[in-house]
Amino acid sequence: MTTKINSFNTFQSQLIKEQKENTIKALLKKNYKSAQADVEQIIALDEEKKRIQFQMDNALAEGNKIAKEIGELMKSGKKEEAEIKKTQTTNLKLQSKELQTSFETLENQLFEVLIKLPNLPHDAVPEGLSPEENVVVFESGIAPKLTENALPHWDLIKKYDIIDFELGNKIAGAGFPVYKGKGARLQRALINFFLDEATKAGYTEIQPPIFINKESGFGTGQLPDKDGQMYHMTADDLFAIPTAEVPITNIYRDVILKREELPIKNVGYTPCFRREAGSWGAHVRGLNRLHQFDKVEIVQITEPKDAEAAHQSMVEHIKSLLTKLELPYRILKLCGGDMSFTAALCFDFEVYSAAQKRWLEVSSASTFDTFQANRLKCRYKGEDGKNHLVHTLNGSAMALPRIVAALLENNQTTQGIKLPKVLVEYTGFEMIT
RNA sequence: AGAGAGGUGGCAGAGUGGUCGAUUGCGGCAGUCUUGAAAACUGUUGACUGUCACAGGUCCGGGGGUUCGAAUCCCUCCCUCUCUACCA
Repeated sequence: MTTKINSFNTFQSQLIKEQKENTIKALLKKNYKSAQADVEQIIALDEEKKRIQFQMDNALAEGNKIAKEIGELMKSGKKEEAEIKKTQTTNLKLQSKELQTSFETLENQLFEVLIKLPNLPHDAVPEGLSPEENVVVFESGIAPKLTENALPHWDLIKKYDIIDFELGNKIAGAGFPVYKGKGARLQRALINFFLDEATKAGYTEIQPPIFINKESGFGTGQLPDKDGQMYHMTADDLFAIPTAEVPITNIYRDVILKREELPIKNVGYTPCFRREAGSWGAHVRGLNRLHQFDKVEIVQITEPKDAEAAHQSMVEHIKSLLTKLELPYRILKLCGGDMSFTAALCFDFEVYSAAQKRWLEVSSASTFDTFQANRLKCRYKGEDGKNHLVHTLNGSAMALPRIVAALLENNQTTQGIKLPKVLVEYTGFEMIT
């Protein structure tokens, strides 16, 4: 881990040093309060680290030189001279050991500060601290007019007996629903539909592990930031994934890609697990928030110059899915304060769930610039023959539960729930009755 | 889970205390030859750090130790393979 921390430190501090004022401004935009102080500290620590490193390297170089000389003396049989040389090293060893200790201390201190910094938002990211300040950039579809006795999805699932929360509660706990009959079939249909659409769009299907180790959690930025949000299996020190982004992106941890391999486009279906500690209340009834849910995730890895276009193509892909599902939706550009720790620019997709009369987030498509790549140490060999960090991106395409909620609520009729055409070939039925 | 073997550069595979960051082969890149390709031949080819650039430093699964000096010896953790046991 030493060299890993080291290069992480170097890259980050260099960037911060070169763009000091911009960095502070960007951090503040993301509501990172101690931006000024932290940036100052990083620069100071980095300089001190370099100073110590210079001394340490010199001491080590001297030691290497003497060791080499001793070797030569031994070879030529000059034992006594060699013995004398040996005594010269005692002090040097102490010295370099001390320097190494302070070097490592500095390195760790620097790491501790750097690791707390969120990704820097793009210029295009709106200022703002709360969800109210997100900007609606696109709207599509019209909310259906429901009859007065229209039911929210948590009643519909009982009426048609397709999702059972009590049963899940018995087996696991709250937030672990059991899907039954046509409910289960609908899940499978949606997963297959989403996977097929992504495949058609050029994504390669991946089935990753759904448990990850610490290194992977660090690589995509869930650790140490979101420690408490993941289920942790202490016996084996593994975490249940909160999203397929983690294992699928970590495929490329410690990898140097060839330019021809880019862009990489992967898609994977996995269940996702989130503890959602302390975030329960009336607004998260039914399928609105769960501990376990299904999601199909798309991930791209690109050269920096292609990232923006890739981001746009992901947005278009997600739009097409919602259109095919005939759901009214809108796209929000998240403001600095509402973006995740790791994102540089993020669009949220929300569908309108007509009985709840609420917008529900069903997808978010983010670009991370080099933030994840730096942690992952994922690089590519550029035209200049040098290694550069890649850009990573991902988006949900899509998360199922809220899609299901909206489908159920918006499409309820007196005869039952009528599914959108595109799903019929996957479900084998048109109506949930 | 028990027993054994092993983890070295993109891959294969040497090296068991001293100019080893590492022989060699394959692959990759550049060139010669060729109408072109193949073959053959020649050269080149790890990462991180550091510097204006050199120099220098670190890395042979991770961590620690012995030594003037470790890929090589010791301790420890992790992982892989084979056999046995168990089992979707």
